[in-house]
Amino acid sequence: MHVPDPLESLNPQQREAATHGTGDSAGDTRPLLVIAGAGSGKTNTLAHRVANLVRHGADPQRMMLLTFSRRAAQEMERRVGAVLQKALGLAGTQALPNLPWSGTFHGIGARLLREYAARIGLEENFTIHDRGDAEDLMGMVRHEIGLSDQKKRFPLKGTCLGIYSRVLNTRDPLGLVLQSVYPWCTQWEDELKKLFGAYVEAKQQQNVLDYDDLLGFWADMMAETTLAQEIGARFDHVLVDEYQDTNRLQAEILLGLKPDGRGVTVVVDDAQSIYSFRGATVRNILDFPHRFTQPARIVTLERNYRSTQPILQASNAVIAAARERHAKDLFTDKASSQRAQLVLVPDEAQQARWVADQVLRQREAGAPLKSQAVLFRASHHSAPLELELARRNIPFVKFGGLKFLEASHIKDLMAVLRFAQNPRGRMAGFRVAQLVPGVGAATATRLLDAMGEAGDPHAALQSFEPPAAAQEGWSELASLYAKLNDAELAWPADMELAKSWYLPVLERLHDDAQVRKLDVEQLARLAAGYGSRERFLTELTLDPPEVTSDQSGPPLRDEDYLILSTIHSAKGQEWKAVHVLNVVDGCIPSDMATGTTEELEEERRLLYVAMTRAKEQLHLLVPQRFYVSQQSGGGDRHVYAGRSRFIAEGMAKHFEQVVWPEAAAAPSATVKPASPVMQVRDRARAAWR
DNA sequence: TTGAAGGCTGTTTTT
DNA sequence: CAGCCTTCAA
Repeated sequence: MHVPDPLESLNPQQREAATHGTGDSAGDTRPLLVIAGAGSGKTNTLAHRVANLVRHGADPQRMMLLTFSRRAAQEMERRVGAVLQKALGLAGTQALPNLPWSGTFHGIGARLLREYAARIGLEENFTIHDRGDAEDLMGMVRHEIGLSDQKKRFPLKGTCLGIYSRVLNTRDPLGLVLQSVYPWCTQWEDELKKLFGAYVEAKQQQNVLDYDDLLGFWADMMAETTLAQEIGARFDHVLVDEYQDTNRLQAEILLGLKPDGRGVTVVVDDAQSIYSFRGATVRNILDFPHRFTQPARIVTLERNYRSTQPILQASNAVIAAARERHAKDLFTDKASSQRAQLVLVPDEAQQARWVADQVLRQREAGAPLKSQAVLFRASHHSAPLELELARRNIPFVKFGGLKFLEASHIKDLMAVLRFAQNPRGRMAGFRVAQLVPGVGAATATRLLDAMGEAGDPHAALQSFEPPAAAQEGWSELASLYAKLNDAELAWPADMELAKSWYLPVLERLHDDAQVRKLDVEQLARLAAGYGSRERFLTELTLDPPEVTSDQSGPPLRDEDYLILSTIHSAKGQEWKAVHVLNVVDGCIPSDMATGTTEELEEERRLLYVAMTRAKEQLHLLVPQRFYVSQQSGGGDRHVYAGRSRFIAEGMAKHFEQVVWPEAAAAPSATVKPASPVMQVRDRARAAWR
């Protein structure tokens, strides 16, 4: 059978990257650095590289594909699958060779740590704290060592965790981190050191790992030569997408896996580096060419396949003002007469109306809702738009922002299962115990202490004596755990047990139990898709369902819906039409991030990422007034916002200026605005809604 | 000791 | 405006 050569669809540079080390360049074992601009087909090139390696005999079981974010990992897996299918000439029904070692650094780290647990002094049944659990534990330790009642206010638990995490991920000393990122906390250095020591102690006693441990312990493991060699030898190829988002720890892991750089491929776009707040560092890119025992081969992809010429020019203009970057001149031959639009609207409410109008208009013109997206800097920026969309019955799905797993009822149910998995995990136990009526913090602590001291924590739970008032509820909980600990129990029966115990609790605790119940059912359905309780807990913590389900529930698969996304979550995606909300100083750049030049530069790249998501139409919205929240009685105090500083005066030629509504175009003291001051009819209608 | 009620603070992006 | 802490009644 003739199999079409999939490489034919690639341009010369892409083909160079895809075939490095095979065919003509067989024997070239240098690591490969692909510098790729936005929309230059980098994930596609990576996918072709994987397919090409497989065609040349590489074993997919011995390939590691890593990315920073979950969404990028999924996208990569999907694309690799599609290319492989074509490349290997498989029919649609034939199973693809799967890539078991493809995922995020954190996900793969968790797997390796569990596998090697016994050899590095971990217990194999460890559970993983998500951000919320980690913060709560930090808060608890903070309280226990008496830092919560200082005369001067001590940093909040979230801030403490942020500092701790940054120290770990950057490997910078605490003092330096405080000085450069948390200057208002420098006076607490000694206390923080003590706190972090106690926090680490608590994690170990409880047999839990947090996100940072997944990277940190993995990096430690790779620093141990014997283990590093053993693990490195299991993989012939290690490919990393979005390398610009990796931090120091991740670079160490990569170096430990493949010290000579043989089989290493990384793909980067420094102009899209937007995670330095998490410790991502450009040093990784700068150092890469000479980090390994042999220098890297560098391939640059500059041809853009995504956007039209005018959109690309506008984006290039924005990033050209950046302080320092690998100069890349992106070019395209997709001509268009339509420039990017800069849309001036009076305020956020009008912005929402304009976007909704525009979205519907483009749908009429043949662009399905799914091919359009609305992007914004911070999750809450979309609130007025969400209202407007709901009002007009326009279905949408929102990415980023509040997660399914952060809802308290979901946390409760997860805690029930996590406590069964790891009875020494106090955060889970503390939460579960207090769900029993009559049990509060004091009783819960007494329980956990008893379990901690006992040789058999489970027996201690069964024999625990609760206060008289809690007796009845307690025996139900105890019998639940007796069942959950039955070795015969086969997942997902655990979930059914937990759910039937929890539903009455939900009724008692929440007025809106009906809505929350839907989420609980949803979680229970999800459970069936995982092989075991451990896998379910691990993977859900590392890979939470990203979409926030509205009360109406997630839209059906075949239904059309608009995409709402934070810019961070939009990375790697593309849409025909893109609307960027609040392109205003204070939003982009966020007023939280104007402190240092580095922060400001990152905000600029963020806007660049947003703009380069657009294929054909790009609209940047600039609301001029922001109403000050927290005023009573519908006051109208407001502030005027200026267009984002990243769209400088000289860039005007790249944009078509639109002022809406038109009547407001020439605000003048003598001319009364033609737009109505209020809509009495809206009010009249609203009164009955 | 629990659990409800009232006051104060801080407010981004992701694993 | 939500989440956290303190206060207070039962």
